[in-house]
This record gives sequence, C-alpha cells and structure tokens, in this order.
Amino acid sequence: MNISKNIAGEITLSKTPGRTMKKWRELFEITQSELASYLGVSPSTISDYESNRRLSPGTHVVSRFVNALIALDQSKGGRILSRLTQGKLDTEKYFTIHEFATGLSGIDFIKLVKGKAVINEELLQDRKVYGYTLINSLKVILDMPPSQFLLLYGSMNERAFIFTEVATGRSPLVAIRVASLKPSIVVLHGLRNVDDIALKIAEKEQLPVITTDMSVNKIREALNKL
Amino acid sequence: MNISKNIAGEITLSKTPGRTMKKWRELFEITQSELASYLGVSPSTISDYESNRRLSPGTHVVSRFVNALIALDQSKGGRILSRLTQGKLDTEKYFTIHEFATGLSGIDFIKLVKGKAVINEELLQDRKVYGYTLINSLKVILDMPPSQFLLLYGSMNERAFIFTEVATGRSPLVAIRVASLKPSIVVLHGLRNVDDIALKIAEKEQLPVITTDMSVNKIREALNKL
DNA sequence: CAAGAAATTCGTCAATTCACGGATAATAAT
DNA sequence: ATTATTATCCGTGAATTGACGAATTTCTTG
Repeated sequence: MNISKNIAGEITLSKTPGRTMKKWRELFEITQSELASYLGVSPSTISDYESNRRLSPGTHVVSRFVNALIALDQSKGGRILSRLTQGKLDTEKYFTIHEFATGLSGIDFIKLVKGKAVINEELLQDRKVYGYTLINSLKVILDMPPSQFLLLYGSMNERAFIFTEVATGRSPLVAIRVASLKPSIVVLHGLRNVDDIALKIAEKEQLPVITTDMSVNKIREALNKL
Repeated sequence: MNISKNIAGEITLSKTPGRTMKKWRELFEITQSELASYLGVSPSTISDYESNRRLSPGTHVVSRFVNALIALDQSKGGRILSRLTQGKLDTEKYFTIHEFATGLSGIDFIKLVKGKAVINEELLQDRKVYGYTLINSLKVILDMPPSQFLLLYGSMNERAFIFTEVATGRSPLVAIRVASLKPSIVVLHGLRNVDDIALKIAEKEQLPVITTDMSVNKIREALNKL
C-alpha cells in the first residue's frame, strides 16, 4: 500500500496542503523544530507551510517532507509507521474502512444511505466524500486501545464517519471534538433524537450530521458498490 | 485504494515529476491538447511540465492534473479508470504485485533474493526498489489479455520485475522493451544462461538483470516480510 | 505562575514557477 | 508527399515559492 505514496498523495490533493502536512507531522509525533533541523531549514519555514502561507508547495518540498517523517520515525524505532501499516485484522472489531473509487458529493451520499440531515444540511452541497469509516461506537469507546486511534484518523480525511449503536450521539461527537478528527460528514445510526451537546459541537465544527435507520448491512451494500 | 491519491503520490515522490505526469497522461490515452483545453492552459504549458522544465511543480498543478485525467476519462466512459481499479482477482493468474513499506537499495534486494547479477551490476547501487511484481512469463505472454498490461505498468515504477518460468530471458526483456515498462531491476528465475539479445536490450535500457535459483515461495517469503 | 519549549506571524529577497505564444520538430493520416 | 495533429523548445514577465530571522504568542510542565 506504500504509506509514503499515500501521504504524499493526500497532501497533494488537499485543498490546504499545509494543514494536511501538519496533520501528518503531528500524527508522527514530531515537532516542527525536529523536522526543521532534519531538513536543514528553520522552524518558521515549517510553520509557514503548515499555515498554508504557501498555497501550492512544490513536489520536492512535499517529497522531502514525507520522507523526513518516515526517516525520523524510523530513527526512533519506527513506532508510528508500524502502527500505521499493521494488521487491519486487529482493528476490524472496532471499525472498518472503505474507500470509494471516486469522490461523492454530500448530496449523493445522503441519498444512498437514506439519511435525514439533523444539522448543517446546507453544508452537504460542497462536501466531498472519498470513503467511509464504519465505527462501532460502544466498542470504540469502551475497549479500543488508544494506539488504534491513529488508524481511525489516518487516510484521507474527507470521509464519512458512520457511528453504529448510537444512543444519543453525544459520545461520538465528543470523540470527534477531542481527538480532532475531521470527517466531512457524520452519520448516526439507529437513534431517536439527537442530544443537545452533540448538536452544539456539530455547529462549532461546521459538521453536517445525518441520521439513518437503514440497516448496517444495507448501508455497506449500498456504499461498497462504488 | 483511491487511485487519484495514488497517482498524485507517485508524481509527488518522483524525482522527475514531469516524466511521471507524462506517463500517466499517456496511460489514460489523453493528448496534451485535450488536457490543456480541459485545464484552460496552452499545450506548451503541459509539455513544459512533462519535460521537467519545472523541477518541482506545485501541489495545485499536480492536483488539477490528476483530477483532469480522471474527469476526462469519465467523460469518455471511464474505460481506463475501470481497468485500473478492476478486479485484482483476474490478474492474479498472471502476476502478483507487492509493495514494500519502505524503499530498498538494489544491493539489499539482490542479497534478499540470493541473486547473481548478469549485467549492469554497477547500477544496483543507486537503484531504489519500492515493491516487486512477480510475473509468470509464460502465462503473460501466452494468454494475458492486453488490457491487463496497464496494471502491470501501473503503480510506482521503481520496482523489481521478477519473471518466473523463464527459458532464456529473451521474451521478458523484449516485453519490457516494447511495452516500455521501466522497472528498476529485472530478476529472471530458474534459467541456465541468458540469451544474447536479452543482454543487448538490458544494456540499451540501462537495466540491471539478475538471476536466482531460490524457489518462488522462498522469494515471496523473504520479500513480503518487509 | 514562571520558565522553557513549541509554534506562529511577518517583512524581505533571491530563485522558481506558471503561463503565454511563437517557432520547430516529430508523428500520424490522406 | 503533404497536410493535420501532436509534441517540443524557448524567451519572457508577472506571480509565487522557498527560506531566513527576529518578534510574538501559545503550550507544557516543573
């Protein structure tokens, strides 16, 4: 799957390459100064990129950046990298990830899962979705080892998070908030009405939230054929 | 697997982003002018990129480029895209693809497969290998549908091609020549001595060729743990 | 809360990109 | 052989990147 290619690709396709670079640097738990000294540039240079001061950094910059992350991680034992590439099997208990071959608009997406928007419906129009992550809320919160969070977070962030076994929707939104996950759409599965705090968070984060009653298997079926 | 991310990543990590862009444009069977008019730029602009006049094109350029390829293909029925994303299962009869998590030098690679260089040994030093493609020569030549060739070619080109069931090595090298595949190393498996024509081609293409007697399964084992 | 560490902001400037258009070269097709 | 089509090469100028360093601001953590 070649993780570097994947990261480079995500940065390159991102509308804000800098933010995406930042996300990955943080994921690798590397500080700006560490990275800067490895690359032989000043920390402010890194910061400038990460704040999107350069709107379209060159391939060489991105390439060196990605290689640096991996090299630095390796030099510390390769902890993060091995987590990122490690067994899907482990995680399947908690969530499954699927990527579409092609991008999807929020509008198309909501139709496919027969969803109903509960907040920020207007944002659906210009949200793009490149895949979904199906998350068993209870299991994730109760007994997923925190190291696995990386995998939830990883990959393209323009995706839909589908939470199953949801009671009020509060914990999922809180999780999104504190882990600063940034899906483009949140789907809550099988609940009556949505918690107040949850809505407040959605508003703050500018996140469209939709609910659906469609069975989990049906959802998978509908989405996996893309 | 998100093909656009993959393509974007390959371009970005490439030492010659332009060449790689060109490779993909040609793979999509799109002309420079077609692409140029879709992007609203002049054809010479495209050519300049493809000739690496810009050593480090910005992410926006690459991003628009990749999206254009896919959009243009879609508008013509999505032929290429569907080939690229279509069933791995189909192709497994002919070849299997594996990507390493990390890059490998030619030197390390030859050790791993217990290989012996038959030509261009000196080039091994600065070749990088990011994965391998294990190819059943006979089957590929005898009965692989040509549409599948794309898949052989696709993905990162800095990889090792391992041909099994090789008699003299001539056909594999000829195939490389005519399909203008550009692996960084060629491995011929289970043959006595290498055909003359094969060597000539290798020389022309500046391609290190090595042979090995290690069993196919052992090879896989050794390489897949990376 | 104080002191360090980490990150941000910003003015500056040389080096590059980006894109154009015109001139040429190389490949098909008629 | 001749005309399209496709691709290359190159000079040019405005816009942007890439990088610095100094000045601040925001986090941590003793």
